[in-house]
Amino acid sequence: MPFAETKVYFDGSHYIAIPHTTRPTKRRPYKIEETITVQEEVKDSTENVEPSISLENDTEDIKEITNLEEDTKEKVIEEEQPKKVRRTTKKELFNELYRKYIDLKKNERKKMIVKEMEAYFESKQQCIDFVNNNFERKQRNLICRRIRMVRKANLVNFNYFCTFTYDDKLHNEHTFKKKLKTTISHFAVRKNWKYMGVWERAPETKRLHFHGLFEIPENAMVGELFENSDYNLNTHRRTKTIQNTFFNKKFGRSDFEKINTKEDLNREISYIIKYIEKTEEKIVYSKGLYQYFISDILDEDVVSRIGLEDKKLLLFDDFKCFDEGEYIGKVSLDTINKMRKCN
DNA sequence: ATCTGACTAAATGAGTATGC
DNA sequence: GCATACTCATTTAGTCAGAT
Repeated sequence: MPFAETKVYFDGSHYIAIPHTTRPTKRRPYKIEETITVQEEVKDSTENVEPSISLENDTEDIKEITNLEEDTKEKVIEEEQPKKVRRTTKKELFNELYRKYIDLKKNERKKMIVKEMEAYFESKQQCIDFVNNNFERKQRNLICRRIRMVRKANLVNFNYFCTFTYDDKLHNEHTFKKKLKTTISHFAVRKNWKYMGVWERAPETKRLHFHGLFEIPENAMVGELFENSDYNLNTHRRTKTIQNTFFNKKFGRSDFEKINTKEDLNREISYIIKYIEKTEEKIVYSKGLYQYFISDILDEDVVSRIGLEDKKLLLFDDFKCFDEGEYIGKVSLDTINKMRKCN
């Protein structure tokens, strides 16, 4: 077999195989982060309540940190002020500030972070370098997440774009999030649903909801879908939506929009990408989403060599899939389902 | 049904190399 | 100087068994 056990992904229009390689260079061990001591303005009881989403406390937090900044200089390294002080690392502090100033333009954001972190460095230049490096790190990480998400999305067959939110009579934000998470992850295991999505807040109401792409296999739907005619307050029009009895009953409100075309899907994918880029929220993935499937590839199925140093193989649209030399079939979603997967 | 804690799969993060 | 892609390390978060 010319190319055994390649990793194959779909870029939206072509299949691309990556023959196995090993890393030529040695890795350096991760460096251990030096801890620093940060002065904390009194108690921060809000922090434990909802750690993942805390956009609305911004103004308060800014105040806290600016207070902190005035008198940090003398206690950069050693602490001993039981309550008001916490130990952290420069990187963690950077991450907090990076999130805090998420709405600023890049340069403004850098400036503010440098301003607030300068005290922990020997010179301003060192701080600037640190901040620049960490911006690069954040950017790289974001790109990684984006690529992974697109590859995963391209290897499944999403058929619904769903939105779930809750009724106050049934849930609070916390129970809603928790329950929905377990519900859909159960469906992933028990009914083979696949999904990827994000937690968001409606801009006006701040109400938490979940937006996601779902692959719901035939006969694996729960409840009943029904058409609902609604008056939309934003557009001042009656809009028809498809809702689901199971989710409505359990959470309050659901919306099942059928994905019919590739364009629909691409629009939704780029929506989610934009959203994670803007907010740094994480993507919620179901189990069973992979970036690659593993197949042996024949010479005759390779169109050309592409990518960095021509390491990747561009494949014909109907190339043949082999698992450990055993022919599985020409590529199709069906065939892919039978192949081994990896990330 | 819900919790707890050990286990582990999968996601994110990091380091490096390269391209445009 | 930013964007991309690859591999591998670390962290996070599902999962499952057992107890209540």
